[in-house]
Amino acid sequence: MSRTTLKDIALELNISVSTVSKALSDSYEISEATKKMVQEYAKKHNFHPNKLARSLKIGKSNTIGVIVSNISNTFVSQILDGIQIASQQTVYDIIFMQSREDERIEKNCIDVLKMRGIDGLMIAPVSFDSNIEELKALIKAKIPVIIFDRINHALDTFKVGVNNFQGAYSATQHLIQRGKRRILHITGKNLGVAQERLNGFKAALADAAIPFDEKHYIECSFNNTAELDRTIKEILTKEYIEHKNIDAIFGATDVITTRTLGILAELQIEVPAQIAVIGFSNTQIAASLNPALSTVVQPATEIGELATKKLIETINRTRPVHEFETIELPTQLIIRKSSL
Amino acid sequence: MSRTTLKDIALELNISVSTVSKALSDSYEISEATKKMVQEYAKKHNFHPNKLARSLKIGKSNTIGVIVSNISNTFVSQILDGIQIASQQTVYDIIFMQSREDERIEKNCIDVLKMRGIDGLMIAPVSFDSNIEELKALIKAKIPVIIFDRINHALDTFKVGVNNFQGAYSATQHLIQRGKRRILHITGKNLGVAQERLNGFKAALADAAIPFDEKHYIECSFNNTAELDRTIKEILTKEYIEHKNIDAIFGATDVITTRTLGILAELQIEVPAQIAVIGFSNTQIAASLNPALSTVVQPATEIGELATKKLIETINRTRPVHEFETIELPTQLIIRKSSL
DNA sequence: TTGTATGCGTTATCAT
DNA sequence: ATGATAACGCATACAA
Repeated sequence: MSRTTLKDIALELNISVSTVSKALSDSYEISEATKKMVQEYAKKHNFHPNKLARSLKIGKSNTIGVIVSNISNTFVSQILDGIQIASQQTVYDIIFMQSREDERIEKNCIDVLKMRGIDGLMIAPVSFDSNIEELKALIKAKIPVIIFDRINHALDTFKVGVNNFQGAYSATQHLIQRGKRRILHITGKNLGVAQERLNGFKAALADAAIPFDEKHYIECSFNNTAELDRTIKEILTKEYIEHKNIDAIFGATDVITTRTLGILAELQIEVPAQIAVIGFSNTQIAASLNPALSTVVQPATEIGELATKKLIETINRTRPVHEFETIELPTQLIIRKSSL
Repeated sequence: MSRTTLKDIALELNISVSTVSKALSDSYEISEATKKMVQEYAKKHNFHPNKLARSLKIGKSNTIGVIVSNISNTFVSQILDGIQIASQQTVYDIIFMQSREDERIEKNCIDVLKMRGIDGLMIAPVSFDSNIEELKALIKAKIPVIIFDRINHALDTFKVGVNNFQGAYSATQHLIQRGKRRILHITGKNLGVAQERLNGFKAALADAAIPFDEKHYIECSFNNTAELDRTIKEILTKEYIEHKNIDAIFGATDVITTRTLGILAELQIEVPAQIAVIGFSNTQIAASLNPALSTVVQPATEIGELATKKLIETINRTRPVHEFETIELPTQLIIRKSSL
């Protein structure tokens, strides 16, 4: 047995398809008696309108596309949570796709979503200008696009993310206040947010009259765990074990910071006694680490919710928008044992 | 400007819609010259067929629905990764939804997916009989359903998960081999896989002639972190600090085990010197914990890939299947410092 | 080799 | 208050 359609109901009740359709949408044209009959029959037979046909007809899919780099990242999945929470209050439902940090896959995601007739797109782009032409084309085709998280993207549109400068600044400032002056900043290669975090790091040093030392800044490829581990071990061995030239570490991402903690434990370097650690991180495990990890927490759920609201607002606007806003939410500094 | 359609192309090139359609699908009926012309035009104008219209016409959406409890769980997101990897080799694309451990939301997910005309469904059900009638109805409507992870569900269909008994058995056995005899098993309330893990735990004890002690078994509500923390603290205080009646802990889930480690650190109980710890866990952070956490790892990606392959196989089968298989993949025991 | 006509399930316009 | 008809974009049986 296949799925129930309007036609099935019409045939069964000896009325026309259009009457059924109108009855189900509670039209004023239909008598109460007919409405009741149809609605009851539909409920009883577990009728659900075919969204494909409906969308095709009305030229609107009530669907929002979301493209993220990778779901299996705590921060990302928290954002998705926020997106779902926000969309649940609306008629829209969500299709997610993963770009896996690859521009070509990202392009494919955009194409698939276009074919599905999404009414709007939310994207955390792979790089600062990835697929910019495709995104422009979408906007031109009246499909609004919102950028979230990676808000350094070149497209001129609504953007929602965090204030990376401020987050990095306050983390660094905290370490300085704890008396640290030889702070190592470990960040990711090709990480969109890296520049702003580095700027915040440098600004905090400058404000404390601590000169910035090239030796205290290192970029790692953070997709490749083995390489990441090797790079971190190398610099710790050289700069700490040989030269005692590090008294604190500020990690730029979740992965970097937690790996750093693991490696410090392996090298039997005591945290925070020998080296204090703080990182950008959204993992709920931070509090379970030993020592509990101090972190800069990003309001991930809020980013998702806000971006969704903005997008739906834009979709529902009758006239196109030409002035866009970039919202940078504040981060929160949570001090735990690793930096005390 | 709206999206390009077959009609637009036909009008522009002064040929019929069906010629365009056939040319784009590389039909043998169409001359090479026309094909070339049409395909080039389509590429140049960035034409993408409307998936809604196409699905409506051919009665097949090339879409698979996936329902999980919650994406922001490492294990779940790894499964989703596997699903995506497997689907990328095929024409199918994926729509995920979250049930958030709520049967009513789960029902809604099923409805939405039905409306979208999915060709098949993969689900990790909320409980052992949740929405079983809806799932049966789907199968009756020739939409195959595959259960993954929570394979204790009552529906008679293909199931892919892990061998929880064996995983728990080998974790417990390992602790016993390390000389532990007062092993506390902490598990989750309403956790589908809990029973099998408890059975494995008991069997390993029995095989070592260690009597099972009710005091060494505790269920926690693992959605509520505060309550979880309190429960764990309570039992540790009573059974360990007061009675020294624990020398190892076997945690049944990711959250439980990592929280337990955090609490042990807080209570200044040394791991593994005073209490050894091992857990079911898929977090990549396990190795970064201090001490590095021994874990039973579930082949999450493989579960996703296998379930997807099985589903697509079932979709493509011409005749309905009536004999179903439950695949229980083996888990892997990774010993790290926390249990040595 | 190309074109015409029809229908997928819906909604909407226009009769009746 | 109800029904007949057209159209959304596509694929396909059939006609030319």
